[in-house]
Amino acid sequence: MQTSTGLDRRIVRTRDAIREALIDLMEEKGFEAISIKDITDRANINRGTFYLHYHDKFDLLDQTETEIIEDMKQILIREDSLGLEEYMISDRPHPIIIALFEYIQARSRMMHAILGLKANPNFQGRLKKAIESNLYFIGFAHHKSENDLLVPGEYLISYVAAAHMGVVQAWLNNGCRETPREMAQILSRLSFQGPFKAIR
Amino acid sequence: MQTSTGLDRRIVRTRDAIREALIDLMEEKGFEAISIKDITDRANINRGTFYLHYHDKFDLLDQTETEIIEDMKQILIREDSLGLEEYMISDRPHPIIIALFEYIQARSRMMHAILGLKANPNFQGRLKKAIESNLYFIGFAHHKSENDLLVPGEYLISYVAAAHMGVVQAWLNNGCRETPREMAQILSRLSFQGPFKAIR
DNA sequence: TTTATATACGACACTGTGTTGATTATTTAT
DNA sequence: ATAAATAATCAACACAGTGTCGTATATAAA
Repeated sequence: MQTSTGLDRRIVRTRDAIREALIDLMEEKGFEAISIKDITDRANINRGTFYLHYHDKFDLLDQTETEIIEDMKQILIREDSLGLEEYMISDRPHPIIIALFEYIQARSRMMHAILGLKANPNFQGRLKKAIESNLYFIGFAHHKSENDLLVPGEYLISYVAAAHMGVVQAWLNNGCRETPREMAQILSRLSFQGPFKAIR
Repeated sequence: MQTSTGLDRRIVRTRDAIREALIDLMEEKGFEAISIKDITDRANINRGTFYLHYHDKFDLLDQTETEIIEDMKQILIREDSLGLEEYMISDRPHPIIIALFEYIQARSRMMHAILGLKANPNFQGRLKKAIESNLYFIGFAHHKSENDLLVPGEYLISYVAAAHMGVVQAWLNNGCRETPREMAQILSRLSFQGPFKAIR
């Protein structure tokens, strides 16, 4: 029956190999150009074996993405957040943002493949949604009525969510040269003080 | 006799039909799921005819994207721009931004298809690059040395470019309810005053 | 009209897909 | 160590989509 770890080791090995192959190939030729045979050749498994684990390549990508999103949600919960005003006044970056950058750095190859120009835009949309709902959660434009806002809350949220994702993408493209703390610092300053204020 | 366009009318009709079909299908099932037969069925042309105009569906998308990018560059040139400081002080949106929103609205179906979640991420990257190089051009983080900046100029640019694209996407998802001027106003406030300042 | 050429049509070889049944290899549990 | 369970392999299948022909037809431009 099942072992204490839950999964047959053959399954773990195969899925790991498939995932690694997917990352490689996404960086090389982009998701759309990948065939199942590409994946199974690279992973050194039989083509039919792929279908024992995933319905098609979209299913594979989807499961991979879901795991990442879930990981990130865990980070948001673990670091018991908030204290937004403190961090707004001080020039210190928020620990949650640091933790997220650390997570991204630890899986930078995967994140670059999945967020980059050759990726499937699906994940970008899912991640942006996750960021947006978190911004709502911490009350970013929530407890204020629309009248108190200089712009519609909806666009405020979209602006910040997209901006943060853009900075993450730029960081990944640069090979993650800055530390997670430095990146969190950069994001904090840009959002708290405003991009144009960041010039002088 | 009317050769002002230089193109046989059959060619124009066919390419228009192909392009319309592409937009329809991208909204329906996403670029990746589209087959040539899907396009030619929808466009009511023979499948072979497609290959008289485009090498494959990527070529079709690429040409379409290029035209849009070129159009936008023309707008950036036409409106002889700048006067950045004026608009920074006053609460008036910049005419270039208004013109760009007007262009997007006039082709909202196409833009939504090409910028949306089911699109190919390629265009998003190209447009972001165009925005970035324009930000460099207007001296957004250019004539200042890195020491004068609160954050690396590179990330400042990425932040603003991605943020603006995110707002455009949100606007398209909402069906372009706000006017181009209103949207330009929103973007100006968010970038000049900073997203967090936009709360109170 | 005449001429040029864009499009339609059917056929071709080719690649990739998703599935199946039988066989082999490996892991887990006893 | 051994038996039972099951994951992986392999070959084969029908099917869909691709890109490219040659030839015939339709339509635009002169």
